[in-house]
Amino acid sequence: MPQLSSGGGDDLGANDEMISFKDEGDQDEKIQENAFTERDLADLKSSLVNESETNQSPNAAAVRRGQQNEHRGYQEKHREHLDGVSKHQDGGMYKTAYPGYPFLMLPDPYIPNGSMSPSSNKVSVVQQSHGMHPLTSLLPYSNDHFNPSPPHLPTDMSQKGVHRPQSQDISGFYSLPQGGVGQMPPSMGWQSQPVYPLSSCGFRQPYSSSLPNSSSYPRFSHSLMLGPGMHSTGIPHPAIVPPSGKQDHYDRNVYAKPHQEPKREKEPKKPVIKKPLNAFMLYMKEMRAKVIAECTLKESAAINQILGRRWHALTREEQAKYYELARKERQLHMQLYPSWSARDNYGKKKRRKREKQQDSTTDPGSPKKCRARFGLNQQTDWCGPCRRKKKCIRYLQGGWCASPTSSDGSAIDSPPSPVDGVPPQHPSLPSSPSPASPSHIPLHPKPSKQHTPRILSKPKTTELSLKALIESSQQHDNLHHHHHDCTLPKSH
DNA sequence: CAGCCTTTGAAGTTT
DNA sequence: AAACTTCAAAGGCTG
Repeated sequence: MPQLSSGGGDDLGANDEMISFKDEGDQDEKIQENAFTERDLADLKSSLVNESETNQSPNAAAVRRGQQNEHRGYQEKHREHLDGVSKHQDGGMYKTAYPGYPFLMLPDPYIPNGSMSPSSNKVSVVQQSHGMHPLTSLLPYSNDHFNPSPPHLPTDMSQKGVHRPQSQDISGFYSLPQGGVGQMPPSMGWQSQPVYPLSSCGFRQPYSSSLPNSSSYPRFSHSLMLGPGMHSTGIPHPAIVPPSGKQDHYDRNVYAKPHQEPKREKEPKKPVIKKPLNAFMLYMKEMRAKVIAECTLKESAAINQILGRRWHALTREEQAKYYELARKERQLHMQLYPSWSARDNYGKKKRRKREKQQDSTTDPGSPKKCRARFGLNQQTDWCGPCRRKKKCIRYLQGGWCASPTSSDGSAIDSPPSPVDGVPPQHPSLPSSPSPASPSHIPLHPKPSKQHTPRILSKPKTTELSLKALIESSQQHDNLHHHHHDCTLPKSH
């Protein structure tokens, strides 16, 4: 794995991540017996990024950026084209259900022996109706779609693309069956046993079972599957979703349900190309159902908290496979939508948070603002007792820089806390040491949205219900003597 | 019914 | 360049 040994020295700021990772108490043993070092994973992380960006011929990124100028127009065109295609190709094939192909085998040229580790490392990415996985979406791709190059792609796509053997067009790279999915062997078919079984993937079943009968899927009729989820090449892709709202809404209401003739016949909506999933998102997708089953939770917010903890509890190899998957996701996404930019989707979700933050006069803001507020020297003074110049840890906790110190070491009084003089606590930094899990306390918890100042005047009902759910989940766990980690960080 | 919650990571924008 | 913001998924919940 060239990335691991690249030694590029590019940490990509993984330090914070690694710190928090390292501080996961239940990781200690794993860390010791792990062949990877933290540095290794950091290198891997950075290399995963680097490869897709630097390894591609010079210009994948540049091309993408270069296209930004004309991007809007292009995208409009592109989407119009999609719409057109959709109209043309709407043979009614896709309308019943999303033509998802849940499993994809990922031979990995970047990993010794073609995999990150034994069988368990061969991750099959599952994508069901509400979000077919981009990689899985490759399954329906016939070679025609990529050879020599998709119509929408620059002819030199392969050159600007990933630095890989040229034979490594996507179909080859992902071991697509010759002749496309139409001739896909049963073993790779819908709901069939994936070639790369996941040792602990508990969600495949639920996801699969939740899918409509395979007979309703135009599994292999890719030429007829053009629609809102279709790429202009005719390649179905989960990243393309109609802009009619959330994807999940769309999936539930359109793809997942057998009857939407009326809706479907309405105005052809311009599909939205969604961001490729990152490693954690892939992990969540895979493990969600398992957590739901184990913890008898349904609320995603609670589940995500658990998953976040479990993510940190993963070994480096385990995480690495998701980073690798995510890297491939990005590569594929980039190949499919060379002109796409994450910016395209900016502003599509409205942010009330932004409004909240704007009127929050107690927000210490950036370390720079924080220092300014305390009259500290921007260059030489530390913001807060954390002694970090980059980011005040107290700010991360959502509070003020209590007792910031100036360069001469003198303490500076902090302004009043936003809420009753009590700065919000970082969930990972309990006010009193928890004897149960002191080692879980990260020295420098990774910045997280929840750490930003929040208006806590009154517990939200959602929080209450969340807590209730979590508690009931924990009770359930205790009751059944499960050893699943369904506990959540004590928050607020 | 849009948006929130909640997580991490990638990639965007702002300072 | 660092800091900050937005969006990916998910589904229950809220206003």
